[in-house]
Amino acid sequence: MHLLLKKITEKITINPSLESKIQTHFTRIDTKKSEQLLSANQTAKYLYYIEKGALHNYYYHEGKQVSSWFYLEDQLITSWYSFYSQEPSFENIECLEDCTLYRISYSDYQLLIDEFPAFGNFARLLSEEMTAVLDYFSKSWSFLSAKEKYIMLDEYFPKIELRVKLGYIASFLGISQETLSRIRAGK
Amino acid sequence: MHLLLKKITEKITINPSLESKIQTHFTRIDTKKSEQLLSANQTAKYLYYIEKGALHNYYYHEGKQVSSWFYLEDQLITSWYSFYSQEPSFENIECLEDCTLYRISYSDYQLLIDEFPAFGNFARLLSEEMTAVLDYFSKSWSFLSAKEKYIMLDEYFPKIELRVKLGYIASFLGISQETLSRIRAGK
DNA sequence: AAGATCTTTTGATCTATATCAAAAAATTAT
DNA sequence: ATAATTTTTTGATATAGATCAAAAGATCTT
Repeated sequence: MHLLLKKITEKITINPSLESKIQTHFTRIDTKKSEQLLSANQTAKYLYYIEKGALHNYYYHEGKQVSSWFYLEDQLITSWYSFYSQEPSFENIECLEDCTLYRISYSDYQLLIDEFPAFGNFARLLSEEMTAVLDYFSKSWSFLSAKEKYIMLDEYFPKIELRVKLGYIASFLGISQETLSRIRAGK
Repeated sequence: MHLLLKKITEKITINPSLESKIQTHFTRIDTKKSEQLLSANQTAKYLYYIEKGALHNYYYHEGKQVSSWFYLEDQLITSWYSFYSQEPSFENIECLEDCTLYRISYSDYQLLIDEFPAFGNFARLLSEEMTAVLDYFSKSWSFLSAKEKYIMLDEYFPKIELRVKLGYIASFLGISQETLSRIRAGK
């Protein structure tokens, strides 16, 4: 919980009353590798803070799993489209390792926003940051070759190759597993 | 100005005092086709509301212009990455037609957010909507063929083919102009 | 209206990466 | 440890879409 509070105070100042409400509304959950936190067609009910572990969201394309993003320690994860719009998600959220998470429900999130302008600012800054990341990412990656994408990977997800299997990374990069294998072999 | 106020009241309730501040801080500008509102390496100072006209943001890749998004009537446009982070932009903003715009500066935007919680909510909902659009878009487009992308275009930018030249659309879709020409000819 | 310039189309060829198939290596279970 | 399963690598072949070049069609300019 301490790390989550620290994460929030990077963006806003928290008074004691808000701090205690955050402690009430975020609840800790411990998960095992390959546990699924959200399935496609469900509406994302929770926003999660990752204290420990790694997760990804993925969807199916022609029967195959495609990783759409990886999330590591000290990050917030949900299906952004679904959480913000409260429409059914097109993607799944899955733990890639055993995780320690803190989650808040959509309704409690709205409650904190209504009650604490500072928390509203946190929520705004969080989605502004997400917009900026997605904006920058989608534009800077679209013209890269398979090899260039692989080289860029570490800037977004440090050491991810050591934590998740090749097929997930290849699907994230939008290339086949065989091509990624050949790139790694330097061919 | 009436249409801008209507746009904002889709998301929040405006009291008279906020209304008058919005009228003060958004200023009308009329631009000509091919006028440039932002250049790469500048930091985005303004957020624009489009009352009339069409714009795009674009960047250069290997010497060629690449459109990264199109914006039409009743939408808000800026370089999201740059406006939110106040870091230099990697893209340009250009008018594709003569436009009627209303713009607010970054500092006035922050001022309205600080002074009016309702406006803070507007700003939050706007970036949540941008996050949702970018999230959904980047995932749903990445595995489409050139032809499928062209078919999807109209859902995002109705009738855009009638308003901007082929090369811009091809660059947005990430395909060559020749390929798009062949797709249109049904080959 | 004629010429100049810009935009789109068509044809021929090339290439990065996909796909299919099978071997090798690594991991997990008994 | 050995077998079973999963993951990664390697080889051979196919293909969507790129690139290059030039013709055709539009749109501006004087």
